[in-house]
Amino acid sequence: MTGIRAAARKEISAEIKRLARVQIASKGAANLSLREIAREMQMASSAMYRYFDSRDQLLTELIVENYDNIADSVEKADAKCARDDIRSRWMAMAESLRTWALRHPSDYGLIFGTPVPGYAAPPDTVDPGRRYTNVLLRLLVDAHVAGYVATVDIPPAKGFVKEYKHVQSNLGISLPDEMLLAGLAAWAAMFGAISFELFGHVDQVFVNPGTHYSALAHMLGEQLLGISN
Amino acid sequence: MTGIRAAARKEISAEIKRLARVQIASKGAANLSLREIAREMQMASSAMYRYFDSRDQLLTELIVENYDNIADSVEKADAKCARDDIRSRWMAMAESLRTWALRHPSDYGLIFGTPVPGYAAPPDTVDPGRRYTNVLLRLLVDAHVAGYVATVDIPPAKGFVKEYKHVQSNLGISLPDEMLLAGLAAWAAMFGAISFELFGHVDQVFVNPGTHYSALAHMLGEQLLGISN
DNA sequence: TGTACATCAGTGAACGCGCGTTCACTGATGTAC
DNA sequence: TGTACATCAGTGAACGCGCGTTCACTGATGTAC
Repeated sequence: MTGIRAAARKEISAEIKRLARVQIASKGAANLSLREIAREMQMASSAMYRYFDSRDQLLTELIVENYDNIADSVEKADAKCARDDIRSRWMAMAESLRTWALRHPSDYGLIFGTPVPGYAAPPDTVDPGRRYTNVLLRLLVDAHVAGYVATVDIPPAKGFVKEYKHVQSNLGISLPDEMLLAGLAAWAAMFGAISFELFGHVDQVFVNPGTHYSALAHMLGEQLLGISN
Repeated sequence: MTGIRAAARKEISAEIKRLARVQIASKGAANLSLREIAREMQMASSAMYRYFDSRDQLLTELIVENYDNIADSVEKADAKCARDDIRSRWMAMAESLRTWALRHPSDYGLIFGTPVPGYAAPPDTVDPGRRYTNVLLRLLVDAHVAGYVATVDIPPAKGFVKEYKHVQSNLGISLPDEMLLAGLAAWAAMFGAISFELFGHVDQVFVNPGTHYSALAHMLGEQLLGISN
């Protein structure tokens, strides 16, 4: 039976991470302290090194988990809708983003706020960091295939077409420039709105930020799916 | 002559702030250290307290300066355009935001990133924090007065009209809901795009983020100023 | 099933650092008469 | 213009903390025969 140790290991790792999240929420990722976690767990500080190679590795694992959690949340919201009901899928995705962020504000901050100083995100964080964007990309592709055309203006700028060819190949998709621009704009608007709200920049502006956010999401959806053939 | 001391005071204060910015850029605001600044200036750490009451007060002054700087930059860009050339003003403002952010990435991070843990922004930071938004608000009002109508969809939601009445009174302006929604959406999209770029979330997406950003700004402007009477 | 050995969790001391802030003090600059 | 006094910049020691990481070690769990 290898179970007892393995189970204990999992439990203790989880508890370390839990306490780390509490600490990050109250004092910020930059002040995450292994010694303080150890103190709270009534263990020697050196014991932490049986579970994580270093403070940075703990941070990395938390970041990866956060990316996974937000992706799970967005995917679940999307999956609840009929595949061909693009508008509902859009709204579900938009709302799930904000809901997740409000429920886990410091987790959101850890991945979308100022990068932790001196911490270089290792390559392990890149793939999980893509998962949540794939939900949007799939939605855009489905919308395009279903005949929707985004109602936005393509700029007359020189480099634009070329740049957007790069973007498509980088993202591994093929879409009309209008749809791509509208999608990226909507993406930026939602995260911008959520960051403003979470980081306290609109406290004196909105009474119910959620009402504004829903209106924003609705508007972005209409713009994305404006014309359907 | 009271000049010598006063001049020295100004110079030394400025040098402290300069070194503080360098430190924040390399190690993050959370790790800003008065002792390290003192070391670099070859002074006793206690001497810092002749210039700033505390570490937090230094941070506050930096934040206020950043808000002032970004406001100066945006106001200057706006002022270069003919008052009635709303489209140019919009583009100038949009570009100046990103330009400032790219030139002062850590200054941007200090005000728009994750709030510094344990640091409660004092009321002094509220007014300077409003100045840069006023440039946008003035632009929206001018556009409305000039007869522009934003081409966005107002949502059918219940609370929306009421919420937007609050927003107008909070911001001290009077605008059609379409214009307000389009303006807030554009604002969120620009800061979202800039944060994504600065915080490293689109490194694998764009080749020239500036090309995308300009296209985005153009599109947002068209949406904001879509119909003119 | 029982024993010998290897693996692993956890300890506690140590290394070599760091920090913000206070306080009594010195000596130079500035001010009032 | 010269002197007496007040203001202020800067010092250095101290208080009371904090940190990540390493290392040799103990004792329990797990594994192979």
